[in-house]
Amino acid sequence: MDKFLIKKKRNPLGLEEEEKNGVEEKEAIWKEIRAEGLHCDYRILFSKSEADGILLELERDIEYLQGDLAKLYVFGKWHNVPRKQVAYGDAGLSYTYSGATFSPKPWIPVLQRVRECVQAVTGHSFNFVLINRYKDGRDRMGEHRDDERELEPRSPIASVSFGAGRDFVFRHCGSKGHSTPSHPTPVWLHLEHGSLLVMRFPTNQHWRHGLPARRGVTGPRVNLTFRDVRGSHVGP
DNA sequence: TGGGGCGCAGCGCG
DNA sequence: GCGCGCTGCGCCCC
Repeated sequence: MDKFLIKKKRNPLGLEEEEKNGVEEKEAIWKEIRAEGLHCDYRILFSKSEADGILLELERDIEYLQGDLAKLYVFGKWHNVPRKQVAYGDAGLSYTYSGATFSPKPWIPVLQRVRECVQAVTGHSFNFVLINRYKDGRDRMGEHRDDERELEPRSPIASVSFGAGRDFVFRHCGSKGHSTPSHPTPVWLHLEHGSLLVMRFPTNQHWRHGLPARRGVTGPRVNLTFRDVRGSHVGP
């Protein structure tokens, strides 16, 4: 499935005019992001007006976790996460990290629509979406790897962004603490309003990713990361 | 013009 | 997947 995509290079300036609904495979404009063990693809998925509309719906309809459910256990301490989070997905699934377990809320129309677009352009199915809302440039996410034990083996993760553009970094796991010339340098991206980033196997095995603070960013960003979570225990 | 101060950002650590 | 502290750098102002 990793070879599903038809990749075409084009002038990004013509993108909004050429794409009617953002899901035409033949119109796809993918930017390939490659390094040692890093395999990602990036594109604009929604035009500005489409993305504006989706962001409004997300801001209106998404209900984020509050109180203890929004805390995280890291290095022996509980912290409030520096952003808002919630998960939606198929009934019976769950996803855990750093002491926080996400039981998904049922799908709502706006998330179903975005999921269908993502599935159409990637050729992969997703049963779960983790939503992070960064109210401004002070909200952030530290660098981490996603726990692939809870994901379908070798399945990609699709990250869709709405609102303020933010920098995003991949850093090779071996590059912390014991940097040597052989360790790959960090890979920086800018995730734009209406964009899709597909993180493919084996990226998550050797690279951490994070969203650093950016003081100059004043607007909110809502990010949807679609995953295929293992559901072997699902059922009545 | 340049030096110092300040704020932001990168990175290591627990 | 956090927060803190150290450090370096770039920008701004006098």
